[in-house]
Amino acid sequence: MATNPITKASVLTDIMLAVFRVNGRLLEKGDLLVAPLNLTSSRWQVLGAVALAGKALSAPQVAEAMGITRQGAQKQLNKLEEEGFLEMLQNPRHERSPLYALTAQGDQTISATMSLQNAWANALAAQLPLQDLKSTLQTLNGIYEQLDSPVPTKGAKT
Amino acid sequence: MATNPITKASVLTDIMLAVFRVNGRLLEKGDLLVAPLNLTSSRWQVLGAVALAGKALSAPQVAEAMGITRQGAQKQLNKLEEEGFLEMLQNPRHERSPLYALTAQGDQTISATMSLQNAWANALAAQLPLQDLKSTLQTLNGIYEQLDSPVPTKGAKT
DNA sequence: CCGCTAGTGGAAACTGGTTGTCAATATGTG
DNA sequence: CACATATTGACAACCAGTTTCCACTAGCGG
Repeated sequence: MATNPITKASVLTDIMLAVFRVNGRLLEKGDLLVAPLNLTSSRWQVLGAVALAGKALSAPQVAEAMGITRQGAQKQLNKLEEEGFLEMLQNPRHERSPLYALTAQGDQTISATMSLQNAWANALAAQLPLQDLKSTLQTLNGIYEQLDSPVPTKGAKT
Repeated sequence: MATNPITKASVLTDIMLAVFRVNGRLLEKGDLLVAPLNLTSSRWQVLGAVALAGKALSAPQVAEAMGITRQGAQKQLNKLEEEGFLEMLQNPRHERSPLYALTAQGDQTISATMSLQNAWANALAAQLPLQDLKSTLQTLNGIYEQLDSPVPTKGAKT
């Protein structure tokens, strides 16, 4: 540590750890944010996926949109339906596979989350320069892409 | 949306989503990385905490170091001990609370993870400019701090 | 029309984390 | 020393997600 060469790898490793911490904190704060609406972060995310689609979705479509498994999405959908945020519509394409649509309560709730989220993001972003945020977003996306395709030059050489 | 004002809040929201995605991918790839060593990402993290400390730790100390709850850490410690990566030492300070130390196998395994992690980070970071990585780390840490203290105008003491 | 395959939901077991409770051990204060 | 309080481990229930298996449905090719 005395001679401290700050390598790209070491900074990236620190970024990884920072991502873990920020991720955890984000979920934690997100839970608090929507708790008054009787939601959790994950239920919020499912509801948001349906709202964003602007139409009724089947369970596999929600899973696809969220990047989780079909069964994981199904669990949340079942609960959300039970609690009145979503309603099941007959699916003309598949009789055993209903479509999930926002109820009036669901619609109202998702609107509320949006204004909460907006206020939250504004408060958080206030202290941070726009340019930093932009470049961070870009770098994170770059990292994500690298993670997606980690073997560009398998046996190939320079 | 026609006139597209890129606000700080909107960029920050995108960063949040990026953090979620990167976090997921990181865990996924991390699992793959250490699977040959009979570890998972979380077990790796626990083992790493003990290794980093350089001495035997109690369960609450591990939890503290990892930022998870005492019980969560305990679960992993029990498994790690069962599988021979850690051994329990008598704690002179507390007779019911053992200290966990790396076994030879544990030490060997954590060394292996380090070289794997290093190679991985090097490969990932190769495509990314050092300056971008540095500023991203700094911004993420800034966001983390903002998340930690969302009410800066509160206690101006200490 | 029949049968095969792909898509779909449900249930169960598992991972990794949380909270809560309880009992036992440490610690500090009178 | 004695007692109140804080740590700690064990256990159980729960949340959020995964994988796996089973059964039913849709759709396509013979």
